[in-house]
Amino acid sequence: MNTSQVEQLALIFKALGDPTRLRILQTLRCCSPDVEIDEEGQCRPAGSLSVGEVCCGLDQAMSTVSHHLKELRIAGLIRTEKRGRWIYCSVNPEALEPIQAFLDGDCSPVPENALVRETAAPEPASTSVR
Amino acid sequence: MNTSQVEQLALIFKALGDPTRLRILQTLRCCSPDVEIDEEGQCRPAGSLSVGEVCCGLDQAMSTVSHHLKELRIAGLIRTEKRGRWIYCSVNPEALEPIQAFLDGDCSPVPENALVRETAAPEPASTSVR
DNA sequence: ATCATAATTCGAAATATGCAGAAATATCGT
DNA sequence: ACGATATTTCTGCATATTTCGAATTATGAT
Repeated sequence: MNTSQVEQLALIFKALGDPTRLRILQTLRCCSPDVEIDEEGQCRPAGSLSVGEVCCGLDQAMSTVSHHLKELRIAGLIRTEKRGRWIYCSVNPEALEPIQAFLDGDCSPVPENALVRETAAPEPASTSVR
Repeated sequence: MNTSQVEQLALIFKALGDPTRLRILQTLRCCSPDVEIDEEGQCRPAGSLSVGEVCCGLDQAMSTVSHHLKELRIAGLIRTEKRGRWIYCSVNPEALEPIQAFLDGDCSPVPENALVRETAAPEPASTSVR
């Protein structure tokens, strides 16, 4: 992982590193209707909730929820689509791929300037990855 | 996921949500020798690096690295073991399990007070999870 | 006992974050 | 055009975070 990849991944993790945002995501994943037309004939993207719907599942001001949704959008974790007066949010499943790659142990080129020390401390054994 | 589970997960994500900490983890995962004895006869836990070794792979003050290691330790992402003058750090693979569970879509009981609204906005279709 | 080294803790400065209320913007229905 | 509704943006404030250097603690070597 090069520097910008690390920073990109850190951004995703940071977006997930807040209980409110995590709850928003869970709400979107678990409470979104998977049909496009509800009983009032309203049309919405499949698997999405409006900002207000997300909001009423959480005890927080709408301005706060809106702020967190923006963070999630910037991190690429959700997508939004405006339909008339409502903005519908849905999870972007692709955004979780870098996390999976990280979990699966992406041990490529190694960070900045690896392990090169001039003084002190025992050198790691020569079998180390470098 | 109940409230405390969400908060626990958020803590882990928050710990991962910093480029420096991510680099530390990658250093530990990729640069730790897997043998216990190095060429100088020094003994260390398998798959570990001393704080100084971690530090010299990153352009940051040791006090900073120490601080981040503490955060990672609190989040359960790494373990540390003191041997003489050195403290050896290694990744705790179990800590990543909750993340995997999250990725695999743990859609249990749903957050706080789900989707119960009194006014406004189209109700989600009746097929929704509730 | 003294010294050098490894690491943590402390203190301070700069910056970022979470939150909510008020104002602004956009859209729909009448 | 007007009022109601959905959402964002702005503003202010309290709190948290990142970072470093200096002081401190712990250990091993001489």
